[in-house]
Amino acid sequence: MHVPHLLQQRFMDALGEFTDQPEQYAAMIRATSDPKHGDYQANCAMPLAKRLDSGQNPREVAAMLVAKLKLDDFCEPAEIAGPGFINLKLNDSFLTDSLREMLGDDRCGVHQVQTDKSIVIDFSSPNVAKPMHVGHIRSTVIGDSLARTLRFLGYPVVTDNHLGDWGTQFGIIIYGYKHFGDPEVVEANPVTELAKLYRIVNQLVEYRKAIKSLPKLKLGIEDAKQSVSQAKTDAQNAEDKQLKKASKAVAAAERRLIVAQGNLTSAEEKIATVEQDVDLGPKAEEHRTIDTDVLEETARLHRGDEENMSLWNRFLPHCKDEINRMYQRLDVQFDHTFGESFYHPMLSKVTSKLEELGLASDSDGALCVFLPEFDAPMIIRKQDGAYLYATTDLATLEYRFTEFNPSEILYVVDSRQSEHFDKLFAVADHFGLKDVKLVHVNFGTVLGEDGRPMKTRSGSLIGLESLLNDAVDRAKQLVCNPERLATFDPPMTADEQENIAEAVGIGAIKFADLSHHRTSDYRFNLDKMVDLEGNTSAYVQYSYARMQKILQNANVTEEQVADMVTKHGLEFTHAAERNLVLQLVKFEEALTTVHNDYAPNHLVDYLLKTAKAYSRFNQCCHVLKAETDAIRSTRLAIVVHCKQTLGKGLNLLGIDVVPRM
RNA sequence: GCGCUCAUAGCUCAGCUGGAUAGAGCAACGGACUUCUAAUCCGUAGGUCGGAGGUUCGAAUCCUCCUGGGCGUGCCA
Repeated sequence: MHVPHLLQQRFMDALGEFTDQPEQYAAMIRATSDPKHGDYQANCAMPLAKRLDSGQNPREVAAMLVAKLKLDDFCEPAEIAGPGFINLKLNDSFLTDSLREMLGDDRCGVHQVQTDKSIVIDFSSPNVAKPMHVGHIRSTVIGDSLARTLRFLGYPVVTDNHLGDWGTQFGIIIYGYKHFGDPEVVEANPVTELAKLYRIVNQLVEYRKAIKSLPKLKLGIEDAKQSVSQAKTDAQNAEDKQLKKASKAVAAAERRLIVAQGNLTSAEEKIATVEQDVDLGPKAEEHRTIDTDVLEETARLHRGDEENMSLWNRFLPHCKDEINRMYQRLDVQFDHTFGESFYHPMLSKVTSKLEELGLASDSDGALCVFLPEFDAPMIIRKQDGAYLYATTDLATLEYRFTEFNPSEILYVVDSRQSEHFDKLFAVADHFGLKDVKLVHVNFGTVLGEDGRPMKTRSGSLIGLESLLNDAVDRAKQLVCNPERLATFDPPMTADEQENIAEAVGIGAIKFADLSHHRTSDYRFNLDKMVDLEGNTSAYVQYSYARMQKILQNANVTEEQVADMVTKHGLEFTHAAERNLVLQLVKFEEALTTVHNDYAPNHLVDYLLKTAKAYSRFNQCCHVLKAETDAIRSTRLAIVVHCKQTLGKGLNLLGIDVVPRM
């Protein structure tokens, strides 16, 4: 059920006489912003009047158009308002018919797209062997939601977790295993032990990097200090007009100084932490070239070194186990988890093909693709012969193109990589990979409450698992407090409580993330997310539970409700009923908008609006005490279908519902 | 330096290919519980949409410039 499409078809028929581009004008149909203007509005009369150049004003054009329109089978007579808006209101009978049709439909009235072409979605893509952190939330949650939504719309969706399983982090683990590892301990408890080795070596590498960066950081501070004093001198000499500008420059310079000092402090802290540690201190002393040695272990792996390959083969499954635990908890699945290593054998073919095509050329010993629209080239082979992620991405792209017959390939990746994708897509174009829509579904950064990228006090990224635990704990505190629990009959078991806390806690994090437009940065505030009031998942989940309870109290099955509707009919007796049904009819619109913008926040918005419309309905339209059978069955039908829609909508966001809370 | 991106209510954020009086939540204030769970609902107050021009019948939305953030910028991913 997509009312704008329905209206557009009718407008197309009527517009034929006025223009040879009826699609363009028919597309100008919107839901109204204010119910007093009806349900939908067509805004095409104004631009059309201008285009016709016949001297008629927009209202006259609107009137002529309305005269041609055939809408009386599902709309009230159209009204012309303001400068030439055509306001449309759906018949009540159309809405009740729609409700009847959608009742008990597990597609909630949403059309199924018919296509053989797939949509490939590349998302999550963490580096294995590193613990997952807050930065992985967005790609995982947005990608999963898009996959669920597009699949529900009917597209064959192929999800691929492009794991970082071939990079430096394996050099780190291999180095750690060789120098600090105890084979027996690792064998007994691989997941935690490998994570421990990663942490130790990574800390030592960071330590070396910090030491090396000190001179530069100190220099940076001197520079910053100089700019501050320069700016201050300028400010003193400035005329009145320039004074404001000059004092701003002082403030800016001072901010830069603070940042530079912060960088130095954190480097010094890193160094001090290692040196003061009884275990790490001596290790740091012993492994003075660890930063380059780690890279050498990685290079050895890439060259096919037997020992490193066998270690890699041994470690990889354990690393995957670790991240799979997280996916299980988040309820995220992938069709494929090829990972970078899968493409390793194809890389030399990619580079030679690019050379043959004359796209790649040597520059300072590196193989580069120069693109006219970019300053910097895309480097596909380093001086030392190693390949880069650009090379892997090209191989991946070619593989997906030939293997999956895609109409679209979506990359759910951080905005910071947009230049990389711009280049990648440009090269793909030259490479002959046309007829596929390549989209960088970029997203912003998760910020802490201070507006800075979210970090722990020590400067490291916050672990994903602890974040989830915190959210679930908080959800449990709020949802399962003794005062509330006392009101439930039968009482909640410990299992049920755990279940609810998990659904509400994890749901809160996903919902909060998805509620922001993906391209914006947002501030992570656990208290607000898990709060039971406001625009939260709990609000929607709670609405669902309330509906469930009504059906339980009514003691009817959904099939019985359908029978009641057949027997007693449907009739609206309250504005809240009509509003809610109208809102429910718009489900497909919300989903297609998600597809058009690759932005799940439209679905979130839809669910909040729907839950709100339900709360209003719930306030003034008592179901069980309804005066007549017709009213009662209408309201029961609304409850059944609203429950179905909210449940489905949350499911498409990857969020669970619970029968009561 | 160059490139990308952002700036909307006290706070956190929406605002769909330009459309009617710019919305929601939180916070503030005032109401509504003999309840199908008040984890709710209704109302009030709160905005020169960073600034200045331009295009248009019409601009938060498109273009230019300015201011101020964030990010990226040849061998990491």
